Amino acid sequence: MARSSPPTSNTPETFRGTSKRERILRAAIDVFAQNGYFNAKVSEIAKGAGVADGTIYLYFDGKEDLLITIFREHTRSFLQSLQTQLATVRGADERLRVAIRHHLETLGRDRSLAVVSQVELRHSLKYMSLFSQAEVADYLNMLRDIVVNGQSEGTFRRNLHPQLVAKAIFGILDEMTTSWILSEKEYALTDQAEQIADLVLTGLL
Amino acid sequence: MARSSPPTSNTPETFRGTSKRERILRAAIDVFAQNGYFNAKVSEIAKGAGVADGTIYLYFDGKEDLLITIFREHTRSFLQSLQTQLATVRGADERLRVAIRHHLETLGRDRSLAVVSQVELRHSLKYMSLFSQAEVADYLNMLRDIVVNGQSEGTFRRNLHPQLVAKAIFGILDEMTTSWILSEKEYALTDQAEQIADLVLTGLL
Amino acid sequence: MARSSPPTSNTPETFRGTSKRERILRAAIDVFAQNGYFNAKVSEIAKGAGVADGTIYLYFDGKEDLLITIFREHTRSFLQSLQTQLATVRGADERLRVAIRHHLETLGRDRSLAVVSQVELRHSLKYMSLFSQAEVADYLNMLRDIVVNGQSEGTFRRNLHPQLVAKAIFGILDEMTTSWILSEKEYALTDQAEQIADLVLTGLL
Amino acid sequence: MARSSPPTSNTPETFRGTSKRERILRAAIDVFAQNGYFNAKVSEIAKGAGVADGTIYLYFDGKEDLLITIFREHTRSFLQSLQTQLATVRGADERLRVAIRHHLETLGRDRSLAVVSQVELRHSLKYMSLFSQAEVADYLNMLRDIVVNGQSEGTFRRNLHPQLVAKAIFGILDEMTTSWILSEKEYALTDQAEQIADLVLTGLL
DNA sequence: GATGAATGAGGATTCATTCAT
DNA sequence: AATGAATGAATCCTCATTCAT
Repeated sequence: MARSSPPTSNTPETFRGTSKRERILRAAIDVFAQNGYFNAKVSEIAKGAGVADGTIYLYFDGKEDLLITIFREHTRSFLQSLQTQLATVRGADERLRVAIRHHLETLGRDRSLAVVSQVELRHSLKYMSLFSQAEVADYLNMLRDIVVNGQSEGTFRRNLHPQLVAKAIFGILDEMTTSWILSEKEYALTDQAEQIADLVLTGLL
Repeated sequence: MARSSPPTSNTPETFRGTSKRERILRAAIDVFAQNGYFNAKVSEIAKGAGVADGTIYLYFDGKEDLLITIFREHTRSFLQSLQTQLATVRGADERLRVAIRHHLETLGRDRSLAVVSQVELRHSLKYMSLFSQAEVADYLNMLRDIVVNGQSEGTFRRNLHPQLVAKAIFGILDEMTTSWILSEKEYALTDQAEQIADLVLTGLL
Repeated sequence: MARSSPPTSNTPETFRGTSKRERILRAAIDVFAQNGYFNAKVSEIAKGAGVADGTIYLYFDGKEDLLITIFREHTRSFLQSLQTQLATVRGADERLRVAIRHHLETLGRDRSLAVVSQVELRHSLKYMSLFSQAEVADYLNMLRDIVVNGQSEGTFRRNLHPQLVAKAIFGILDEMTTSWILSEKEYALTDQAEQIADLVLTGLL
Repeated sequence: MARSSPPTSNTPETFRGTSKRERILRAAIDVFAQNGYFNAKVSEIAKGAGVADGTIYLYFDGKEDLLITIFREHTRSFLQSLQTQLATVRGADERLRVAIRHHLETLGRDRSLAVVSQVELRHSLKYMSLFSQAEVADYLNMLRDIVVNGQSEGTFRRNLHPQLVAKAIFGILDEMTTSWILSEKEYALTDQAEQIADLVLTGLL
């Protein structure tokens, strides 16, 4: 059932330089962000991608598969680039700053994607479970590892539960992103990276 | 249009000791939590409340009104009890602890309600905007005021933006709640209150 | 089943001087005329009559019975007054003028009633059959008798089928009434009586 | 919004030699005539047309659009054929006979269509207004013009208001048609054409 | 007689998905 | 591979009617 991969085609269909599959995913992100997953019509996505309704089913298993694929692919690429960036940095506190910045930069770059990520992917318990068990867990583990390492190397206090700290950081970043999406003011999400890192590292006192 | 009030009736209908209106709301919370808002059937809610389908429309304007009402009433009561509790406490750090504890206790008490709050109420941008502008904004303001006061009285550092700190705290609590809902392990949400307060107040370093 | 008669009551309930039964019928005429039979709500009629919804069912068998009763009672009274008027007149042509005038006067006096008569009573074949077999048939017979008498007494030509002439006259009056209802101009329906009589009696040539 | 046109298809779908659109309209006429507009179920129409329920919505905007389309298309074609026939005839009286015959022939040919035309299209003031302002007005104008011409050429008396005569003729034809629909006897509607023309032209005297 | 809260049957419409071309 | 016409399941809500008070 779960397909989410292109039909064998070496004819790189182009439409502003992207493959049909890409165009469909992009259109899905935009339509989901615009109308919400449940109110999004497959035919709208097809129109946005410049393909026939039926064509979507050659590349994806259906509406739900679109949402899952969007999530999977973006999270995967997010985690990879995060890993790459972390590999170049020493020191738990600096690594934390990098992670924070990376989160805000990535989501702050594409509002529609952020909307899908912050809103649409969370429309049901089923979805949240699904995601929190896989990719999100990986992300939380990466954050937790930073904390664990910080504690080992003596940079961070040892009396905080690393898993809890990881969730806390994720929660902060998540809320900042959601708040940014909902804000009527235009501002760069990344600008908050330093204050957040400062708060997490030093605390209020 | 928005009704959300009972037909004039002073016959306190009972069914496990609650009015029809209460029973409908309770059933709605459970069904929304179980199936998600979009997949919840009004007829299921009616069955759960032990009333006819049409009866729901005597008390509410429709499915959407149920969701909105659940949110409104619970947030209102949440904010009131928070205010009451804060009134008895001096010291910004202690007030913060109270707020954190109150948040976790309230949501940790009723899993279905927490699911509705964490998941169903966020199923679309429209909803999130709606809510974040009203009651949620009030809540954030209360948190922010604690920070502002803490800074005035010298308890808290002055180089953190209070609004950002408020959002960060909300984000942490929010994530803890969501994580608790999704967890397969059984644990008391409140147990995390101290660690969270500790992190926020003292930081990682 | 078919009730359409008041519950035994000698307490002449008053509301602007009319009995509950009258008020309900009047409200029904107005609401039917305003919204059409199918879109008319029984609760609207009740409100218009100043009674509770359920009260209507003490006097009538239901929504349909209201419509039927309106028709029956008004047609009956119409036919009676027509008979009374005809009794005083001699000469087929003069009797015809009287009938024409009476039709236009009666309907031209109460627009809501006219709307119910011209529009709502004709919303289905079933209704039209029902009515055309009873009261409407009586009316057509009265018109036909005028023609027959006119032919017997030598006033009218004999080579026209009386039944057809009766229907034709009815058709003309009916169309004039409908046209009057739909007209945006304000004019007295009765004003057309002479022209109509002239046309029917003398013809176009 | 108002669609009433086929999805682009040049595959002339056949089912007893007619397109889907035609079959739907035909089924609608029959079902409306059988049960009345309000009691007609869209699913019945679909079944009658041999298509799925949803297919109707590819060709029409809904139940109401079906009724309107039936009216529009049949009236249009009626008016065109009338015009064609009138073009070949001289003399106001003869033209009038042609119009009368055409009206009765057209409706007398298809009982279901006549039922829809005489009954269902008149189920509410709104509809009657709608129709009486457009196509019906055109028809009345054609009849009026015949009268006006007859008066100009000296064939018809000048002391009758042409508009009133037009309405009267329409009323007669309308009533004859309704009466024919409701009649339990089988007879050809057209057979009454001569008597009607005779009455209108010569009058009763 | 009067009330009006409660009932629950009933149906138009949408839209994800299929499949013949 | 691509199309898009066709499908038909699925559900919210209305409102005539009932009946306990």
